[in-house]
Amino acid sequence: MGKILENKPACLYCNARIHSVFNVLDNEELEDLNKHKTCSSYKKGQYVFNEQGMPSGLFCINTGKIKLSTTGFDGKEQILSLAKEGEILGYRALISDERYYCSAVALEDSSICIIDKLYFNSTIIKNNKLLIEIVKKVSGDLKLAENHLVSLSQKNVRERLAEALLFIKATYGCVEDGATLNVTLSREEIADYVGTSTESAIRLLSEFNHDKIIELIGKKIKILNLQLLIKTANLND
Amino acid sequence: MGKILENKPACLYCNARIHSVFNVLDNEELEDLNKHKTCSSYKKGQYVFNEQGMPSGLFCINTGKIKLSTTGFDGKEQILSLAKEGEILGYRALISDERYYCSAVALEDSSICIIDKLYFNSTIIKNNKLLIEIVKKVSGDLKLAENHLVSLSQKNVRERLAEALLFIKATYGCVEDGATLNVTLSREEIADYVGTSTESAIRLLSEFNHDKIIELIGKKIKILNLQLLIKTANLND
DNA sequence: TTTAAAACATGATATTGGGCATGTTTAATC
DNA sequence: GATTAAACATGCCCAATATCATGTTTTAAA
Repeated sequence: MGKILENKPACLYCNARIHSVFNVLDNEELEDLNKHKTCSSYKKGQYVFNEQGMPSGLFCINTGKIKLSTTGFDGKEQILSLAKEGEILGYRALISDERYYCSAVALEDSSICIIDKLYFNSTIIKNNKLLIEIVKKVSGDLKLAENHLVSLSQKNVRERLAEALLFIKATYGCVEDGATLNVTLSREEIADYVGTSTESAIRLLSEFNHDKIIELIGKKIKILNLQLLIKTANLND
Repeated sequence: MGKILENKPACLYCNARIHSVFNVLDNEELEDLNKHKTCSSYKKGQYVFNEQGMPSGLFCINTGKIKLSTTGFDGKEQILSLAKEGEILGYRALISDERYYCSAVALEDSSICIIDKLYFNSTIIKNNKLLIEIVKKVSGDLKLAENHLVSLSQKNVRERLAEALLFIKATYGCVEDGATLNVTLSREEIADYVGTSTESAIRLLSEFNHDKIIELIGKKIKILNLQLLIKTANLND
């Protein structure tokens, strides 16, 4: 469990809201939403929820970065998706009243709002505009999953790794230099997204480094040649 | 385009409805839905819609079987999902007003209802109960896609092929003998779901045949030893 | 019925990438 | 600061599987 914050951020003034499903709510609805939530902080590495658990509420990332993963076969982890500020988590399990479909772990210290389950089931679910946004959100997630699936099925590890770096850049962006990825992931985590062994991920990152496609600065990854990275990823659309 | 049927089946008396999202509608709503649809027949191999196209309506399978696939890299096909009677198709593109996310092709002669786009956007989308069913439907599809993704990422071809046969059985069931899969897929189509080469799919199906796990009767596949097939698939949940 | 074209089958070969081993660097803990 | 553990790095080997080649069977078309 995260540590509950005394001064929770107000939905009405939340910066993350603009890119979230809650952007369709009016001020009155936002005030109401605000009344039915708490906000907790999570340390890097901490679980927000676990795929064994039943949903207790709707999570919405206020600040921070979360990885969504599932435990596959022989306990091997598969990273399914990366989430950022404004994104809602755990809504599928909540709506279907099932166990979480995956686990959510903080990639850095994060603060996350938890919207009351009863409020969700009695009010949010009745709001048509919001529900349409949720359908769009799931649809988008499904499209991403399908793209990921096709890559895993048809591309080699080198292409998938390049694609993963582009995905990370697209999700979390870069720091001020406009080239260094704005997140710290271990080689193992990258491998768990790419669907390869940690050794292969390390090996290929080294190769990209030698080929001047990227520069490895400790755990930070700087994209030196974006065009070449895109070419290496062999994207077709 | 499919051939429009003169006597379209009535939603109110549709057998497929029980397992569809439309089961939450009352009789009046069903009558209304019925007024805003047409029904067309599609021959085996015919496209229902193509991933290049913009959505013209909401498809709902009345009878028949449909494969949902996407063209990956170097034109290689990836089968994403298999759909049966009662399932709706093309709803994501419709809601997000984007091109279809995948292509739909008839696996056998099928009849499919097409619900008017305007009616969908003006009426269906306003029906909260129905919208919740749609969220559940997308969530379920996403869960299936994620499971498929993890298998592609972590399992070997033999395990994935066994899993594919179990998936086909779970989707379309068996004929009267309770063992022969109730659909005809080419080896290439199976390979395109499993994410392997056609040769490997053929080879492994032959192996399963020799090992008495299945029996190959022309294009029909009969499951002889379900327990062994489940074991071969190496399922963990 | 003949012919052509798919689909299926199987062997031989090449390649990718996983797994192991071993060493080095970085980070965490006392 | 010393000690330990985790993460990173790289070489070697081998199994899994893709690709190529060739032949057979089935299906579709003329």
